[in-house]
Parts: sequence; C-alpha cells; structure tokens
Amino acid sequence: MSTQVPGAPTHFIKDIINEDRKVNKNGGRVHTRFPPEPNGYLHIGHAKSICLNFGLAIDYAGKCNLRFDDTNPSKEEVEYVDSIMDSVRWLGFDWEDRLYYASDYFEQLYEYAEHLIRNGKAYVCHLTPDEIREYRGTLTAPGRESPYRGRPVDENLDLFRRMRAGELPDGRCVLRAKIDMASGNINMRDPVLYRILRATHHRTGDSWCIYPMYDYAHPISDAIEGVTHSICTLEFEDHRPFYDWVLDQLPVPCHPQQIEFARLNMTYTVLSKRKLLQLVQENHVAGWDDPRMPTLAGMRRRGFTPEAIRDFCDRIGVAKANSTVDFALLAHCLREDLNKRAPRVMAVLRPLRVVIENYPEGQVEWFDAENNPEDPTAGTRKIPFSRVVYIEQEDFLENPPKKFYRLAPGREIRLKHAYIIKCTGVVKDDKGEIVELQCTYDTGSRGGEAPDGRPIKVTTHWVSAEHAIGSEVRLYDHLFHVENPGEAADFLSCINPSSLTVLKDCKLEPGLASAAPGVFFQFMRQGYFTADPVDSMPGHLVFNRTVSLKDEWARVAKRMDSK
RNA sequence: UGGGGCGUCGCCAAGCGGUAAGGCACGGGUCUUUGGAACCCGCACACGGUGGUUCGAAUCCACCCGCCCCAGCCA
Repeated sequence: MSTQVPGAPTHFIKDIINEDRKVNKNGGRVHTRFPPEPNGYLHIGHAKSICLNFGLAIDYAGKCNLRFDDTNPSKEEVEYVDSIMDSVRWLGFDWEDRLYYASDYFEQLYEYAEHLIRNGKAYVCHLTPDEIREYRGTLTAPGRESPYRGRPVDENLDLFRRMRAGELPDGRCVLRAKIDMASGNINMRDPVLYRILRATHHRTGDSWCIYPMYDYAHPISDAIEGVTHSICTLEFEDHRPFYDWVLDQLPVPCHPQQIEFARLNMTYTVLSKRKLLQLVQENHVAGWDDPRMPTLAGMRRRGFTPEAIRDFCDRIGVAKANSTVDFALLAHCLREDLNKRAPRVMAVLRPLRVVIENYPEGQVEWFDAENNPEDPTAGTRKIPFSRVVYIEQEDFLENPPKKFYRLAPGREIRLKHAYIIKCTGVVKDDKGEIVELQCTYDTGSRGGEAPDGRPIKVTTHWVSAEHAIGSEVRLYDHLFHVENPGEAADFLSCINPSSLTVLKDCKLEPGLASAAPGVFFQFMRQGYFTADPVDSMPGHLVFNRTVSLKDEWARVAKRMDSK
C-alpha cells in the first residue's frame, strides 16, 4: 500500500531525501520512525506524522519503526501504548518487527552519559530547579555558569553513580551537558540530561530512579535504530543543534538527520494533548473515543475510514509554514470515500406518519432497491411498502416557501423506488402540531415513474411503518463553535452546546436490524452512518452520523433566511 | 535588545530566474427516482512591503513589516 497516489505532490522532505540518495548518503537507505509519547491518545495531527513517516518508508522501500518515547514515567501509561498501537494499525500501517521503546535503551543511554562525563562533557549539578532557571539567563541575556560546572570527572562519575543507585532524593541534583551558558540558543545552555525521579515506569518498573530527558534520549535512540531521517515538528527546530551535539560527542553507530515540519491544526477543534486530556478528565466528552473527539479512536467510532484520513493527509501537504486546515477538507475526503462504497439505505430520523388512503389495507409490496448507484456490482435488495409509511418531518411544509420543492398540501413527491404520492390532508393534534398526513398514491406510478411522464421534482426516502425497526441515532456537530478554539482565552467556553443531538425514535428499513459496527451506510439524503461499536446491540440499535451529505436546500434556505 | 523559523487566492499548497499548478471552500450552469454523486464554467495582471541586480524576479541581493517557537529536573 502506498499513501502516494500517482501524481501526488512532492514536498521539501522528499526533496531532501532525493538529494541524499543522489549522493548515496546512508547508502541510499531511508529509515524513519514514529515516536509517540504514551501519555494520551493519538489524534488527527499524529495521523499526519504517521502517514508522513510510514509513507516515506513505503515510497522509498525503506523502513519505519514505531518507537515509544517513554522517558517520563510520571505521565505515561500502558493504556496509552495499547491505544496507540491499535490506532496506527487501524490507520493501515505496519511496523513489522520494529516495535521499540526508548526505555529499551536506558542502560545504553546511561553508559553514554558516563562517557560524556569521562570526556568532561557533562557534570552533576546541585542547583535547585529555581536556581537553574535563574542561572539560565533570559531570552536576551546570557546565562551564568553553575558553580558545580567545574567538578572533577571522578566526582561527577561518583555522584552520577550514586544518583542511579538511589542514594539521593528526587530532585536533589541533575546531570547536565557542559556546552555554552552564553549561547543565543537556550537549549545549549547546559541542558539537563538526567533527573532523579522515583516513579514506577510502565515497562522498567522500579529498576531506575533516574530518567533521561527527551533531548538526550531521542538522538541516541534514533542512532541505535539506524534511523536516517528523524522527522519531527517545528518546535524542535532549535533543539537540533543539541541533537547534533549529542551524536557528535558519542561513539554512536550513525548520525541521523533531524528534519522539522509544521504540525497540523484544524478548524473547529483542538489538537493539543493537554486540552484533549482536560476534555476527557473533566467529562466534557464521554472519553478519548467520544465520536466528537479528533482522536483516531473517536473518529474510528464515529465512522471515519482510514482511507479517507490517509487521503486527507496526502492532500494537506507537508511544509514549514504554520497552517490551519479547514475541517471541510476532511469532510470532503470522507464523503468521497464513502460515496463510492457505502450501501444506500432508507432511514427516517424524525418520522412523520403518512397514510395513503387509497392503498389497500393489509397489502404489502416488496420493491427492488438499488444498493449503490455508484457501484453496479453492489446489487439490489427488497424493501417493503404498505399503506402507512413514515417520511421525514422536514420533507413536508404546510406553507412552503419559494424553492421548497418537497411535499405540501396538494403537491406531489415520489417515494424512492415506490410510488408518487399526493398530499390531500393534514391531521393535527390539540396543540396544532402536525401528527399525520393524508395522501393518495398514483396507482400507475409503480416504481416511481409517472404514467403520463409528468416530471416529479423531488424524491424522498421513506420507511413502511409496519416493517420499520426502531433505532437511536446520534448526530454530531463540531465540538467547538468557533474556528480556532485553541486560540481562545478559555477554550472550554467555546464548546458547542449542541455538538451532540440524540434522536430516540428513528425508523429504519428492516434490513438494518443486523447492521454491525464497522459497516458504513449512506442513509439516503442524509449522510453516512455506522452502528456505534460501543452502545449498539441487537434490540437497541444506535447509529452514529459520520458526516452529513451536502445539503443544497439547507444552503438555499439559509440564504433566503438572511435576506 | 538574544536565538530559530515562516510569509503565494477565504483555507491548504506547487513553484527552485523565463513570464502564477492543483485541492478544499465559494459562485453559476447541465444532468439526476438521493436538492447526493457526476459533469461544465468562473475564481491571484499577482506572490508581506520597498528598493536593487537582470533582457526578464514569486524565484537572486538589501532593508523593512508581520506572524510562530524557545527561558520544564515535559515531550
């Protein structure tokens, strides 16, 4: 499988790789890695990185590793590593036998640290966190050297070994690189390499009480794995000098090249792990896999397809300019994918009872219905028709405005695959609410064609009342009602109060009774739906709306409204 | 007043000195037993700005402006 369709755009990272191959750098090899920290669920932003890293490996017949960056046990959990593996697999990528953890390298990382100490490139510093910050200087003022910077090698070695041995309390001291406290790049002002931290690690348990920092562990992990191109996001750009410094000091097997690209931002959502975690912990959503979440788990549950997400990632491109992609592009990719393969079915979400008064009581006809006009091989199915049917409430208006072509008193519409009906009466309850429509059908219009060839402007979906099965349907809208909630002072105040609409009394055509999660349908004229993998079960069906169909009438109505 | 990046259509994004791709969105139309899909047409004399180099610049140079990131013992 390739993520790159023929003619797919190239980008600056491919340009770099092409140049590298031209001069036979790395023997022409391409080896990347996707390095998530297991401290949250993967989201659509990670999908961009996954598609990039695994996609490059596929395009250049190289390899891509999955490596967990698990150097901070206080934030990391196995639940997250499991969900991450699940999501990467679901997206369609395979790390084969190359599943790694930075924690696999703790011993090697430790030995390299001693190597740095022996070469006078690292020292144990007893400054407190506050002092370290103060000594670091500011963005515009250089830092000052730590009073511990000149410690002899033997003392550093002894202290570092005692740190590992657990002889010192958490936070008592750290191991620091000895570089340049006056550097304009703050990352080069003697960055911390190791801290003392007594936390149980999800893989190494309590065997370590010192843990390496990301900046130190990452380049070495890349080198150990033979990675050629270490792709990360823009905010690490000024960490690159340190990445290179580490590799230059150590007898590592190779020196990977770090390349930075702009992370994905998308309208109407947040893609920061901190904010997503907050949404989950404070119960603003029902969990990491809430269908409104931009997590891969949530999108999967909602009915997004991996194919659509990969297509989206191909289309957004890879560059260095910060950007916010329109959610509409993702929706477009979904519709395009689902349109080709989702079987059409009829489901009435907000039922309006229609009695066809000239249709014989007790009679049932079974019509052939095409499963997918986009796919002739999809075949047909039988659907039952009878005297009482449900149509969508919004398909009838007692006083239709201009350009509303659907049913109204005295008007005709076609019931898809069945008959042309005409509205002859409206039944209301005490409160004046419409509860039922009286109609007649054109007896000569079996299948939907008018005997005299008169044009019927609108065809609607419907369900036979006697045969319909009940279902709950959940409609989703953007979780946030503003385009850039991440930039708001309080993103929680931007939560869309109607991001979820639950409809309890929907009527589905009978064939849907056995619909399994993971199977996508187009509910005709409404959108794409799939059974909720968590809550749907025989006898209590629950469908999620993945994405609506485009709605020309809604657009027209809105335009008329604003006039 | 430090360091590192980035600025091409409403949103993405090609372009790598030879006279502005493509997608989404948007607008108009054809067709239609989904107001879906499909198809057709339109949509930057202009590339943050100003100078300069050149026969020729979005592409090279200079200066200016704007935006993003960095002062975790997070990643």
